[in-house]
Amino acid sequence: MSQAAVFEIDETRSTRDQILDAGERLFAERGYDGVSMRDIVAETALRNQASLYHHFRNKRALYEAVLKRGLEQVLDLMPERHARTPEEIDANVDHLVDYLSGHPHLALLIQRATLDGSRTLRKLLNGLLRPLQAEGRRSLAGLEDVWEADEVPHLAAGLYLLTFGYFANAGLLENVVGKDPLGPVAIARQRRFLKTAMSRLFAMEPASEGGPMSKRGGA
Amino acid sequence: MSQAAVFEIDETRSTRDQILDAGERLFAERGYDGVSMRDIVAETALRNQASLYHHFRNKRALYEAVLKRGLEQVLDLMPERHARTPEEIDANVDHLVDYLSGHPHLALLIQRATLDGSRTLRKLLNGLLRPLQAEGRRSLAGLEDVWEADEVPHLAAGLYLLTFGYFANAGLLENVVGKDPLGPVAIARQRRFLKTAMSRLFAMEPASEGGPMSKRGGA
Amino acid sequence: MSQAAVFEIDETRSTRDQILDAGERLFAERGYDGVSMRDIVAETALRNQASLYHHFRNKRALYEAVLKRGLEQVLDLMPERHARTPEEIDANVDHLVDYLSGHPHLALLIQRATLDGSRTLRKLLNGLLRPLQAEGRRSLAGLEDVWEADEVPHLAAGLYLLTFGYFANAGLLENVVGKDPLGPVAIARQRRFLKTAMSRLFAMEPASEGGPMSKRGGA
Amino acid sequence: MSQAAVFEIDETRSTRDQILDAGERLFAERGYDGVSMRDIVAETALRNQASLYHHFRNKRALYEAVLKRGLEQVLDLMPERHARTPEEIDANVDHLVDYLSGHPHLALLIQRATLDGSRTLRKLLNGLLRPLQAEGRRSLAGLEDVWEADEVPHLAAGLYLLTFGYFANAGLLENVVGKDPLGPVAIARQRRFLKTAMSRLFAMEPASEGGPMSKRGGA
DNA sequence: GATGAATGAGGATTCATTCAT
DNA sequence: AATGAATGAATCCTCATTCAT
Repeated sequence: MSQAAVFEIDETRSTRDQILDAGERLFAERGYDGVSMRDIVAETALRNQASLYHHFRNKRALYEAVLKRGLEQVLDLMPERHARTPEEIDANVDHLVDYLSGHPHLALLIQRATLDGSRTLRKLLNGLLRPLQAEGRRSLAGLEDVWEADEVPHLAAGLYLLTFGYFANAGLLENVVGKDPLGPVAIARQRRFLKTAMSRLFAMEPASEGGPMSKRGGA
Repeated sequence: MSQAAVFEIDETRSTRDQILDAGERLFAERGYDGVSMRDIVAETALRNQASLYHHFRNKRALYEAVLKRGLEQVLDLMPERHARTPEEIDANVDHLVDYLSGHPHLALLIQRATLDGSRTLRKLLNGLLRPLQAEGRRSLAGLEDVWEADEVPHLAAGLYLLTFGYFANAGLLENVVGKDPLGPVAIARQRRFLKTAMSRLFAMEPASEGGPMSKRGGA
Repeated sequence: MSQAAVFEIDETRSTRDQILDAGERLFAERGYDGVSMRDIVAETALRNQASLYHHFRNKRALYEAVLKRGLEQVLDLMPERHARTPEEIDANVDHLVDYLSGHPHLALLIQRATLDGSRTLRKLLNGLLRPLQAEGRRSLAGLEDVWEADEVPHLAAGLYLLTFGYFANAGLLENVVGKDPLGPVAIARQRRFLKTAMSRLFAMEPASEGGPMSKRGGA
Repeated sequence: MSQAAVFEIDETRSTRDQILDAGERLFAERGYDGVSMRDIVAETALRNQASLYHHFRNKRALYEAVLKRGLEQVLDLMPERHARTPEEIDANVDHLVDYLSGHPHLALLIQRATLDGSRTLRKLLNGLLRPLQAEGRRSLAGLEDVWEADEVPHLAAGLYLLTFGYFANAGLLENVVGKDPLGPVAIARQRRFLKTAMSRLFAMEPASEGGPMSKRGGA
């Protein structure tokens, strides 16, 4: 999609990392069942499938290592606390969009794992969510006069979908959003859209940013 | 995931429909590469893989027929014109949520096709989008003082993600949203969330619906 | 090879003949195992494989009917008695070459059956050979001072190979004999070659035919 | 046909050679489409079809390797220069007949490839023929007062048919030539026949060889 | 006669994995 | 740590044939 079909194998990376890199790219593009061990070896300096098994117990273990590495990147991305000002929202959005547009496989990989109901994903997410949830209840507290308490998880899911969904679905969005949804122009638009959308969902005034500000601001 | 593993084969349906039904369920659950022709036959009154090929040229053709049928259901679901009042928004949301929660494979199937960059999906969507876009530009006209013109496609994508994404990702949302994201309680909450979210994104007052109304309505 | 890949189905012929025609062409080109019932139906006005079984018990029976029909044509071709004069040789050669070049499948079909050790071929040939052999021994009698008696069957085989082999191997002979081994020029040359070769093998003076006659006639 | 159905697997040969040997035998006997990968494995020390693919990319590649190896043997067989004396003819005939009767698959394999219009065969033959043709034109020069120049390729084809055809068609010749066309008696007769035939076609006196010499030598 | 549908067996090929070197 | 070879199970699909209409 947004990746050149032919790419260089970076032989300076450790074999293990080469495998993980290849796996990330391929699993993201084609899903677990769409990738064979042979495919992975082919994008590696290795010449034999048997060699893979020196680094990972089996295909599943390799996949989960890929997924784990991907999720850890994403978790590091998460804002530590709920944004309270428009400027904080914008900063969070910028951070996420910057990273995801620079790592186009990531959103895909995770989206696929989600659809597959990956246990790994769930476990990893649980470990991640439990602390977040405690903090989350507090941090989303500022929203109490905007959202009902029981809607907050749905809002959280919605924010995730809005942010990651754009990148995961970039392939299709060509038709909707214009030529290259991962090109700088479309990314800038999406960034703008996200900021406005979030400020609306949080019922804040958006941080001024050049747009026809006067128009903004609700009914 | 959300389907019982054991289910009845409805022998009253035409063979072709039995195949399409089985395909829809399986492709949605496991993706194209995760489903074998054997799997599909097994959920059919047929006793032999060869029989499949009497109805569909090959696996791909079967998949595309499944996808086409699924997409046509979704297209019929689409509101004919842009909602102009909070009541219209709510009606649209109800319509979508009713249908999707009653057809849990649908969102998954389409989401998977999206990730795979399915040509079929793209073609079908193009045929669908072209008329919608003309109408869309007009119908979204009321939004001109809420969103910039070039943001409108991103908004459209966002609305799609919010609506379909919930169902497509239901498997994962267990962790976030509570025990059964497709149970009536969670669905009702999601419905409420969507209505509020949309009215906010469209910068309208939400239709009154029993919620703590006074709280709602901007910073 | 020398047949257009696309050809018309002659719907005026009886269904049975259509099948035999298609079978002859296909079995000649690809051999028994290389042709499927489906292939045959496709070159017929029929639309269903099941229909074939109304005309022939099974694939083998169809093949043998094709082979039988082909062999009967060939048998009719055989000179009734051994040529005794150069003119008779030439007439026999002309007759054979005329027919075979007009029916390019025939030699191929029979050659294939030979290689397969077809029982049918053998049976048919036996029925054919027994009378011929009696007559043959007499008719070849004139050769007694040219060939040993026990060599005569080898000579007969050789004559068959020279005559039919050219047509059966036409595909390859392109490389040896020039552009189109079944075109009029090459056929004329082959005709000339055969006449000379036979007269030499029978140790006769060739019938004069324009060639640099004076040269001819042995060491 | 001419091979015992049960035979020993020579486990001392390399796996690759075992496969090639089995392929040669089977492809010669039944043709490309008549042989399955399973059949080939069965005549090998291998226990699994998958193992074949470690040695050959696919069935076609295996077949072509078999054919190539076979053709190379045949090419090595070809006399280096045109025979100029009866003794040379006889030596060439003996050489060919010795080899072909010792390798009964070879003629069959090549004959089948010819009928199939095998590209591989054509390519290999081209590479082989080009040098031969240059040399050929010179070496056949002695024939100039026996054959017209444009007949020489047809003569060459004819000699090939006479020589190889006997072995390729051995199965059928039972009916014509006597019980076992590959047995020593019939082979000796064919050898004698070929020598005489060739000397006649080349318009030479045959080398004396015990036959009723006085009889020989033209009308 | 002709056809659509069904079927068991078998076609080539690929899968993830293991083992000896 | 890496590789070539091997393997059982599974992949998609085609085969010839049959049966009810």
